[in-house]
Amino acid sequence: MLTKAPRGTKDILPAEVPQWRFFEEKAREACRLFGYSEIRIPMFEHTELFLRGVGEVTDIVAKEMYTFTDKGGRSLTLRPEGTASVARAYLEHKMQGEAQPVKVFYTGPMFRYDRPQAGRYRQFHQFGVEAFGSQEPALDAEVVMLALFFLQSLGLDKLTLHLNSVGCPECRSRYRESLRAALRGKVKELCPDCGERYEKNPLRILDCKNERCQAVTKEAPLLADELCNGCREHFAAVRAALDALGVAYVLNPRLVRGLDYYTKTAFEIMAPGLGAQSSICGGGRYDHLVATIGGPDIPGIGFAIGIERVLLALAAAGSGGAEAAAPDVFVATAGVTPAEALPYVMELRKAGLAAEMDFLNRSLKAQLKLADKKGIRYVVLLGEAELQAGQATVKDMQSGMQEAVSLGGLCAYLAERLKEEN
RNA sequence: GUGGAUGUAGCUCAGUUGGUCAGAGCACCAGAUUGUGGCUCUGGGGGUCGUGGGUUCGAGUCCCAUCAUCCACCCCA
Repeated sequence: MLTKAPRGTKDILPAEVPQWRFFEEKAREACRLFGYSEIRIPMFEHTELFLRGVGEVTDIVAKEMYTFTDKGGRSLTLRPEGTASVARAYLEHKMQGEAQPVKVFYTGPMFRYDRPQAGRYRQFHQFGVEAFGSQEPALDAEVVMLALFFLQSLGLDKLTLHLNSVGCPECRSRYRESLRAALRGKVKELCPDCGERYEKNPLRILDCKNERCQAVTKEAPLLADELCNGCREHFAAVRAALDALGVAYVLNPRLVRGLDYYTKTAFEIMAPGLGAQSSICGGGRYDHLVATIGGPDIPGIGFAIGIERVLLALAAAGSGGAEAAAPDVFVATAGVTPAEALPYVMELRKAGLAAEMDFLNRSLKAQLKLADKKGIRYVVLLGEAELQAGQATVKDMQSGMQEAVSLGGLCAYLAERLKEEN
């Protein structure tokens, strides 16, 4: 146990960090272009925030939260998602007083007590954006575009965008009843899960994968046909905006998001190669979330992208990804101790060169092997003979050529050679 | 939370119906070249066979439990 990370968690090892940095750089760049600023929110919040914000009947809240009591007796919860926290921060810092919309993004770990599976972890990471203070359909389109623009900038194509409108509280509750009415006599034909959903959240019956359930709901009314005028117009405007941008999407009237706060626009982006976890991005509008947690009725829209899943999708797409840059120089020694070599290594570093050396008293041969394995282009050989002559031998590992350089001019010489390289 | 598969060196895997079964390749270290890498050859270190019980004269090899991973469901990123 001591030597194993807890279930559903994992180390991100040095070899994979370049890919994470690649992801984060592209995310920052996309957000800069779209005008979203970074916000850093706490890793845990008052449990109440998620109960109210995400919704008590959602699976996330009902069975997946990491909740604990701190020494002051407070009930706290490791954040299972970011939107509720950002809404809280918006309220707490009175951002309704700033120029609207307020557009922010975040990245970081989220925690859900799920059963782990490929592309699903108990501690996973999300990159998300939120925009508060506007109901403008063009903003919905911008948010969708940001997600697509970013994912494409990573090199992902073959993405599928699913789009739907889940309406507002008024038309949704009206629809909920007409759906219940339509299914009234058929509840027994549904799977056990859907039997429960019939009572608690009948909309979810629509995207049940069970074939029998799908057959039963085939003739059921669709929310898209029962939206109120406001929601219908909004949805039409969002689609028109996306059409004008030339974005391809699938209208999926059965797309129902699992969090209570969603209203109107709901969307999801899928990528191939991830098995059952094909959803890499989920988002939508949440026009009453801020009001739900006790603030003014301020609309918002956002999305969250699962970093692990995107990285898996990139690997599946054969997009090799980034590699760590090799150091510039390896200082090898012969008849000189590591302690004696270190000052010379430091000189190189002070001159801005990434310099490595051996700390295991390896033979010269082994040191060259090491330098080769690390992909280092230049080796500086410090031997007794060189030091006596006030020189070092510089070897170019690519050509095999070597040259004597005076110790005083070493940094300048190497800097020059490295500059030629690129 | 439900169902199924898997778990042998750092990695990928062999290991017959339980009796030299603790192995191979790659990786790592060293030598062949008393101060020089990438190829080749030789040698070496490393595993309580996930863990804990049980059956047996004897168990990676059978049984049970447990943990973990993977797949599907649930749900979601």
